Amino acid sequence: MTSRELPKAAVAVDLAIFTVRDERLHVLLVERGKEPFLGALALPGGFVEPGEDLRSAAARELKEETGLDADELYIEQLGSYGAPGRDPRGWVVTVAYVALMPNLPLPTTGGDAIDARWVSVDALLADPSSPTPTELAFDHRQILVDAVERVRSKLEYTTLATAFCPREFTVAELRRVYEIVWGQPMDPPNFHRKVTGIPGLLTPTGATTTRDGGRPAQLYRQGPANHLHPAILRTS
Amino acid sequence: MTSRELPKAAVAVDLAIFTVRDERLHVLLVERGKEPFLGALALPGGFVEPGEDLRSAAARELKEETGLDADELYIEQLGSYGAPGRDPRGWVVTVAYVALMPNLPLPTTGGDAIDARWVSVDALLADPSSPTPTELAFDHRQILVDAVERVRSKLEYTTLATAFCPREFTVAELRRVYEIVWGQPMDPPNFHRKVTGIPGLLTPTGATTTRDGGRPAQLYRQGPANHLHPAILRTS
DNA sequence: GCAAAAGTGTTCCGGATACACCCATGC
DNA sequence: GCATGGGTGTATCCGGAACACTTTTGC
Repeated sequence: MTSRELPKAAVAVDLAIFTVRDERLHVLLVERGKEPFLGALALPGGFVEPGEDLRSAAARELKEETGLDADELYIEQLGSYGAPGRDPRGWVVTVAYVALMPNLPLPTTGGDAIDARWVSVDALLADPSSPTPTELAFDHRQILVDAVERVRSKLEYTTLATAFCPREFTVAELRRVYEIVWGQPMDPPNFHRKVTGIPGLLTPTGATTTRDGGRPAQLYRQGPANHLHPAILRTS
Repeated sequence: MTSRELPKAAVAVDLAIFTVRDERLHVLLVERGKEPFLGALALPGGFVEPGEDLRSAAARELKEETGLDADELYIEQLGSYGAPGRDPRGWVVTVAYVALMPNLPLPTTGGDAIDARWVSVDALLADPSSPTPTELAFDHRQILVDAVERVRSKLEYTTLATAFCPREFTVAELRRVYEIVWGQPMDPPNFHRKVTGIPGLLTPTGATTTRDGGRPAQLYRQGPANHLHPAILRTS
């Protein structure tokens, strides 16, 4: 069998880039500038080039859409979506990636000026029977639902929550990430004891801050650990 | 943009089909009958047809290789692999799936007679510096490594271990699945108490068996639950 | 002083562990 | 009886949940 006999598909990557801002989990969406789904909101993404690794393609799209380098933030493969008819242009298989970043200004807003915006995940995924449910292009709603669940579950047993925090952060700021992503309050004293007791999660800087009011809080950086022992579990 | 302007790749599915037999975790491998990697062992798989869903393609390959229907066993997407050069025929992106099945005879051995065989995962993934490390075609060794880790971790918080068991099984047989997949012994009394206390995991049949010797053991079927509360955690 | 947020102490409880012990079969 | 594996009882330990309380700042 030679390769020219094989049926072939276009291969795309789509990115679900999350951040926490304004006390809500947000995802980065772009307004499509061309058909199909012209004008609709979509996950940023694009086609993979021949000779390009899937992850490299995701990193390239990330750079194009946000100006950020992939090695500056967390990125992982979510899964592939290839249902027939998911793209009216033909057979397109997309590989979805999840990326997490702190609440930074997006550098490209002054550069390539792609019309990318942060959208609240809660608002976006609220009941589809609402008066004006925001429609996403392609099957991006399903990808987003899967991506959100991936992020929520990964907070349980990995140090991923720190990817939402600035380089130096307090325990309370980390706690708010959990509360916002999971949509449930955490007991501050127990959370503090727990995360400061997980080896490798937090590296103390020695500095303190009062930016959140009240008694000065210790500032930490992300520690060397990638997994949580013990895990931080959702009660639900 | 029209679809004929897009660069295109062949899309394949590969299956890591696991079972537990002879006190070892085994994976189903086929001997390749054509180039590339003629004669080498590989995960069963094949190319996706246009208009075919990825999961359907995986189910079709499963049927072709084992004679089993996908709705008879557990199957889930593992991830996609698209590194340049991973297939010497050209640009091929593969979507890997993981499937789990009890230790059944493979129906096709009398039918299409594809040369599929069960291979011990431990032996296959043993140190690559061994005198005769079994080479797998393409990047199937990496896919297998990822698949094994997926299975191991999923046993912790899902009811997946029952997918390795026959339709009716004892608590001890379920325990042996955990011991074999994780490679660590479990305390029989505590394991028994734990799994019989997890709601929805086990449905008693009322029947007993002495097939494992000793006192008759209760026989169970898989219960309605998909997730374990509480989880069964590896100690390592 | 007062409010607010950080952080500590303490109690309670459920689940995990370790292991002694009993049960029901085949031989 | 004896061996074998199934299953129960029980004491202990550890981590999580709840919440009272102290600390340190801004105002």
